[in-house]
Parts: sequence; C-alpha cells; structure tokens
Amino acid sequence: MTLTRRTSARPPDPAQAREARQKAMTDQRRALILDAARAAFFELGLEGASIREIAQRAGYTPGAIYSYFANKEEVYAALLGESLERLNAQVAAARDGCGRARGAERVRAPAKAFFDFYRENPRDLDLGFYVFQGLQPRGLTPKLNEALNKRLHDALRPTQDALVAMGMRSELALQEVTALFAHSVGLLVLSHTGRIRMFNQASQALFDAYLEQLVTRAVRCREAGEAAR
Amino acid sequence: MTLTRRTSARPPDPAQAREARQKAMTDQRRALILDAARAAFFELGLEGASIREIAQRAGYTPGAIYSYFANKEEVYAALLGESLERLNAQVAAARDGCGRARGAERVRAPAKAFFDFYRENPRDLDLGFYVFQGLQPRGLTPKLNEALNKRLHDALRPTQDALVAMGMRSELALQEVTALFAHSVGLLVLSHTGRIRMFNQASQALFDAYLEQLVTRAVRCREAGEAAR
Amino acid sequence: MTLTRRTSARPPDPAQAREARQKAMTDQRRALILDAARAAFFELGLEGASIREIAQRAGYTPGAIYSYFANKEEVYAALLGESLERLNAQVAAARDGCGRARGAERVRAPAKAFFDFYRENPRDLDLGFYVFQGLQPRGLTPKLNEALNKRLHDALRPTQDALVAMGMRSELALQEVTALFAHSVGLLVLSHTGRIRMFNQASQALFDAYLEQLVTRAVRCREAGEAAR
Amino acid sequence: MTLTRRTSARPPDPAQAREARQKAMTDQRRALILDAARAAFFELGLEGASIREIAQRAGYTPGAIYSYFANKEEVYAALLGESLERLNAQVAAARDGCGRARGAERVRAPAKAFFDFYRENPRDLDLGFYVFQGLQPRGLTPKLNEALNKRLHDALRPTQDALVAMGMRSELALQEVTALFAHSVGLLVLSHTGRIRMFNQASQALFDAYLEQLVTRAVRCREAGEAAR
DNA sequence: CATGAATGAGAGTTCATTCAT
DNA sequence: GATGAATGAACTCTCATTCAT
Repeated sequence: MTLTRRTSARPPDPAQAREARQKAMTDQRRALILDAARAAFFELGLEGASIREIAQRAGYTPGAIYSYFANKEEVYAALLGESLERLNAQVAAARDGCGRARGAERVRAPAKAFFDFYRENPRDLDLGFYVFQGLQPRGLTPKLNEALNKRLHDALRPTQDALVAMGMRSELALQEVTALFAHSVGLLVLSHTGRIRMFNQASQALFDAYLEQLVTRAVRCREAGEAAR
Repeated sequence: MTLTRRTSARPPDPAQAREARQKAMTDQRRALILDAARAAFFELGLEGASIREIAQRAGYTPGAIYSYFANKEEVYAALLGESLERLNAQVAAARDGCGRARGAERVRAPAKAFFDFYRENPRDLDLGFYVFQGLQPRGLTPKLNEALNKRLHDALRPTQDALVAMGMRSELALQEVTALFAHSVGLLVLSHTGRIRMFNQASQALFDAYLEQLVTRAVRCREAGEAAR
Repeated sequence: MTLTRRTSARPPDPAQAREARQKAMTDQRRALILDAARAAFFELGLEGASIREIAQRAGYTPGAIYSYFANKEEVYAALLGESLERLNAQVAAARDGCGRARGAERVRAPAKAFFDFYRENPRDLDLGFYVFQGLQPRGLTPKLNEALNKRLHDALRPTQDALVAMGMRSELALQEVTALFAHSVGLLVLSHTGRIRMFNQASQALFDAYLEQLVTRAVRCREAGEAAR
Repeated sequence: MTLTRRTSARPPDPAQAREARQKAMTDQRRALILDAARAAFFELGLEGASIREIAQRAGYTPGAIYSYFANKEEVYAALLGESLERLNAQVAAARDGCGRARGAERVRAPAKAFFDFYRENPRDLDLGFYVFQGLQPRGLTPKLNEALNKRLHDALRPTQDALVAMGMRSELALQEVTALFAHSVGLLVLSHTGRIRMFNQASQALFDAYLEQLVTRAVRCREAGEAAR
C-alpha cells in the first residue's frame, strides 16, 4: 500500500507524511513494549509479568504503557497475536521445507512443526490458555477472539490441505486436524504439568504414534480413492 | 477395629468417644470450608477465590481458615484431592454399571465416564491445572503430587484393565490410556476455551471417534491373540 | 512456714493439704511454661516468642497459658524476675568463691560476675530492656518494678559492700556501683549491637580497665582512711 | 558545580532545571514522610509506628510510602541516619562554641553535647538500638551499617581530637572515647528505664563525675608529656 | 508522549485474647 | 485446668490504574 502511494504522481502531502512517520514510531514503541512483555512473561510467568515489570523492562514508567494499550489484558492479547504469527511462520517453514515431497510427508512436517512449536515454547501455550480463559470480556472481544482463532486454524491448514491432497474428504480432514490439535495440546499440557512423566511416558513418542495413526488413516483414504477410480 | 471394640465387654471409653466426636466436628467444619472454597472457585475463578471470600462464604473470619489449613495453597490442594475422589467415584460407578458386559463395552464405559466428568464439571479441570502448575513447592509437595497423581491414574485404571482383558499388552495399554487421557484433556481444554466450537466441531463427537479407534485397536489385539492360540 | 505447721501438734487439715498440693502443682506447671518461654525467647528473640510458640513448647494450647498468666506481659515480667535470680546466684557464687581474700579482690569478683552474666547471656539483657521499656503499665506495675529493681540492686550489693569495707563512704560506694552498672550495661549494649567491634575495641578489655580504675579509687580511700587513723 | 553553571554564559537548561525541581520536591516529600515517621515513632514507639500510621500522619495512603522507601526498615534506617546528623550538628556546635578555649574544656564541651543530645531526646537512642538490633539484613546492609557507624564515630571525634591535643596517645584516646560512649549510653539507658532513678542517683551527676575522671587522666598525660620535654 | 505521584482496593498472614465446653 | 474454636484487628506490601503536569 505504501508502495502504491509512493509511485503515485502526486507530491507527498507533508501532513500525511508526518502522520505516517508518527504512526511508524508508535508501532515501533508498541513492539518494544511487547518485547518487554514477552520477556517478562516468559521469564516470570503470569504472576510476575506485572505492568510495573513490563514497563521497567521497556524503559518506561507504568503509566506510559497505557498510551499504547488500554489495559493489561490488551497487552496479553497482543502478545498472543504475535505468538500465533510465530507459530504460523514455523509451520509455513516446515511446509515449504518439504520441497517436492508428496503424501504422508506433507502431512507429517507441518503437524510436527505445530507440536514442536509449543513443546519448545511452553509459555506460548500458557499464554493462549490465559488469554482464552482468564481474560475479561473487555480484553478478549468476540471480534478479536475470532481473529486469533483464525490464525490458530491457519497453522493447522497445511496439514489439513495435505490430508485432502491424499484423498481425504474436506470435512473429515477438518475433523482430523481438530483432533490432532486436541491431542497435541493434551499431550503438551500433561507434559507441562508433569503428569505424563509420572505415568512414565514420553510426550514426543506419544505424539509420533498418534501422527502415524493419522497418516495410516490418510493412506487408506488414498487407496480407497485410487480403487474407486 | 470397630468390630473388636463392639464385641468387647468393656464400656465405651468416654475420652475416646469425645475425641472421636471432636474429630468428626473438625472434619465437618473443614469440609464446610472446602465447600465454600469450591463454590468460590467455581463461581469466581482463581482470582476471586481469596481467603477472605472463602471465609465469608463459610461464615468465618479470614483468620479462622488457618486453623484448618496451613495456607491458601493447602486449601486448593485439598480441593483437588476431593475432586479426584468424585472423579474416581463416577468412573467406578460406570465400571460397575456395565454388569456382565465384556470386551469393548468395558473399555468404553469408564473412559466415557472420565471424559464426561470433566465435560460436565470444567472447573474441576481448571482446578487440576492450577494446582499442578501454579502451586509453590510448599503447597504441592512431591509426596502430595504423587498421591494426587495416583488417584488420577486410578481413574484411568478400569479402562486400562479392560484393554488388558481384551488381550492388549500391559505396557501398550498404559500407553493407550495415557494417550486417551491426553486426547480427552485436549478436547476439553479446547472446548472450554471455545477453540473447538469455533472450528465447528463437537468435542463429544470427536471423543467418541477417538474412543472407537481405540476400541478397534483393542479388538485387533484380541483377534491377534485368538489367532495365536 | 510449712515447717512450723508440720511440727505443730494439730492434725493436718485435709482441705488445707489439698490446697497446698494444688498450689505446688500450679507452681510447677507455671515454671514449666516459663521454661518454654525462656527457651523460645532465647532462641527466637522477642518477635518469635509468641504465646503460640511458648504454649507449643510447653505442651499446651495458647489458651491454657492464661490460666497461669494474665497476659503476655506477665510472662515476660516473670521471666525477668527469674533472670534476676540467676544473676544474683552467679554473683553470690563469685562473692563466696573469694574465700578469705580481702580488699580489691572482693570488689573485683562480684563485679566481674555481674558483667560476665550479661556478656554470656545477652538475651537476659534484652529481656530487661524489653520489660523495663516496652511493657505497658498493666504488665509492669510500680510494685513489680520496685521488686525487680531491688533484685537488681542486690546483685550489685556485694561489690558495694566490698567498697565500703575498703573504706569508701557508703554514699560514694552506691554512686560507684551505679556507675559501674551503667558502664557494664553500656559496654554490653554496644558490644551486642556491634558498635564496639566496629570501633575495634573489645568490651572485655574496656571493662577490665574501668574496673581497675574503680579499684584504684577504692585503694585511695583505704589509704586515706589509714592515714586518718 | 553551582558556581560553574552561574558563571557560564549559557542559558540554564530547562530540562535540567525541571529535573532539579522535581528532585527537590521528591526530597521534600520524602522528608515529610520521615517527619511523620519520627513523630509516630516518638509518640507511639516501635509498635505503634506502622506504615499505616506513618502514612496517615503524612497525609498519604499506605501504598504511597513505597514510592519513597522500599520497605519499612528503610524508613527506620533513614530515620536513624537523620538522627545522627542532628547529633553531629549539636556536637559540632558545642566544639565550635568553645572559642579559643584549650585543653580540658575542649574535651568536656563535645562530650557533654553528645550526652545531652541523647538525654534530651531519649527516643533517638531507642531508634539507634532498634535499627542496629532489630533490622533484618535487607534493612541494615553492612554498607549502611558502616556508614551509620561512621557518623556515630564522627560525633565522638571532637572529644577524641581534644584528648590527643592534650597529649594522649591516639590509640588510648580512641579507647577512652569508646569507654565514654559506653558510659554515656549505659547511664542513659538506665535513666530511661528508670533504674537510676530508683537507685536515687542522677545520671547527669554521674556523667559529670565520669567526665572529670577522664579529664584528670588527660591532664596527667599532658603533664607527663611536658615532663618528658 | 511520558512522567511521577498517588489512589484504593485487596492480597495472605499473624497475633493476643476470649470463651463455651 | 485445659481445649479447640473463633474473633477482630492489625500487619506489610503489591497491584492496575488515573491524572495533572
């Protein structure tokens, strides 16, 4: 969009230019605060990540935060939004990293990336739960909720697409990725709270096993499809 | 012990009787506080369930709570302990309710009971997460942690036993119930936070589907076992 | 007094005997509580020696303490009373340990004993300060105050008598022991708070120096007296 | 620094000026809180001088105090620091008030000023004891302890210097002022707790007597020095 | 935009003390 | 005489948030 404006023949409106510059700086400072918030949250958890702590890490006084966020909950919501972007980036990288591989591998790669993201960054999972569960309505509006949910779904779509590509019905593929999502989250939560360790199980192995079952089901779909042709 | 006392000719020791009565009353008051704590937690969530709030609901001053619990964390630990008892009761009822049914149904009934317990009482799930994640070491000692974990495992054992009864290797059965547990928790968490709803999926249906897959795997074990004989 | 009664021809009054027995037991239990209080105070200091703590160490519930003491301050007052008895015992032992020694040594021995008592038991000094400074009027009645003060003075009397025996006027001797008392307390307090250590001085050496000055003054009195004769 | 700024041709930096003004106001408010704290401590003693009480007297809510002091102990430490400044001021005034007087009078004046300061303001003595004895390491860090101790020593230095000026060895002079310090504190404590009054002695007279003994010793040093020349 | 000051509510916890049993 | 239960007041301290400057 910016590009479009620049290539336009009209001379730049000074007032507009200034406004854009200001907006850019505001965004930058907002991002700086979010960096501080993420660091605080990752290091100290929910309890420790107070507005004071975040402000201090960002080099601000507490009051300054309210120039960029209406309240603490908005900070967390923004944090989750950014977390979901990182998740999508990691999943997309895995999908693109497959190269020309086909079939099962195109199911596995993005699914594993999804699981690994949260396994490696358990605080991102906490963040999601907190925002989705603990936030007041003013912090998590239906609109924002939907937007966040969309990005979550986006991270599962490469897997879903791969299932469809293998011949699975679209509806069933959605069901399968939802189940895959749930299984991942369940394993991660249990792992995070130490329940799985106490049952003497490894969450990674359990995930791999589940994924293979899913691949098997997908392969069966493909074979059924080929037979029908 | 009760039997011995009753059959003995000696009259009941008044001191002993009084002590027992006192203990009973203490337990009752403790239970009353736990009731208040559960109600507060269920209605107001973690943030709202302060010692003050709990005390008020129980008809006490805040200080009185500390005659029954050493600190706030002990209250929550006790709450979880009691929650797990209810869970076990519900699962046991389902297992016993099967009657003479054999095979698949003995797998399904307790597994469904487990899932239903947390589906119907989502706050009990929250409680588990909070206690297992949010409590300081003083509140969740390793010993207590293990005890609570044991009761959790107990609630899964009927399913595990039924799998073994169908011919599944003990080791694999443990793996399967762990995965089942994770799947359930994942579905419930996603359902509870509204993620699954947004994917337009019903957690109940997804659970049933997963359970049928599990049953199918168990049936295969049985057939393999029969073939080997 | 008891002896007088026993040797009397009158048969013992059963009611009186019972009362006496009860009184003896009460005194014993009171002493037991004081033991616990002293231990608590010596180990934990003023802040830690709560009624709860004392009761627990004595094997009682907090409420039971109030059968023996009207309030917490009375406990401390009794503790100080008993502390002064120990002080007097130590001073008396030093005085009697002098044997037939005369003059300066009879001044030194009890004075050193006084100083050593508080040097070795700094908590006893704390106790005195707390009771004399921190107690409300209900805890330290004028009558009690006077009684405690008398015992304090008793602990200085052997030194005072020795000074008089060396020829010092009674009035001056009182003045000197008061000053000695003050010097001792000052050194101990400063030592206890680490002030003297920071000045690189040893309280023991300073005390000895002061004591020798006092002895010198006493010797001069003796010489003056001998010259006058 | 002020001089440099004034002589410089540059106009005053507004940012700098504002910062200085802010700092001045902060210091003033801090001082106001300390005033309230001192008043509370002097009127109500240790137990009564809670953060609540201090805040109320200063016209603040309790939480506001923590903008100026990290915790309650820091308030007390600051109070003692300020007390020691007043002590030093009084001692310095006495020393300077001697005019051209020499010898004994230069010993007496600052020593009396020291004694009088605490005789007239007994709570300042209490304050010192509390801070030096009752504070946790977080409140009284070794560094702060040393700094406070230095100021205490400073208040004794005029006397020490005067002793040296009279010919006393430096080492002995330090010993003597330490002993003088101890004697003063001892007399004051005993006087404050009513012990000396009960012995029918006047702490003032006892102090004067001790001081004269000290002067006598100093005079002897001078004479010994003159004889040696 | 950012600060510094302040609020007000509330947190968990401890305490001496009282009193019916 | 002793218990167990409970009170009520107090404690220090933290927090998100507001607002004049």
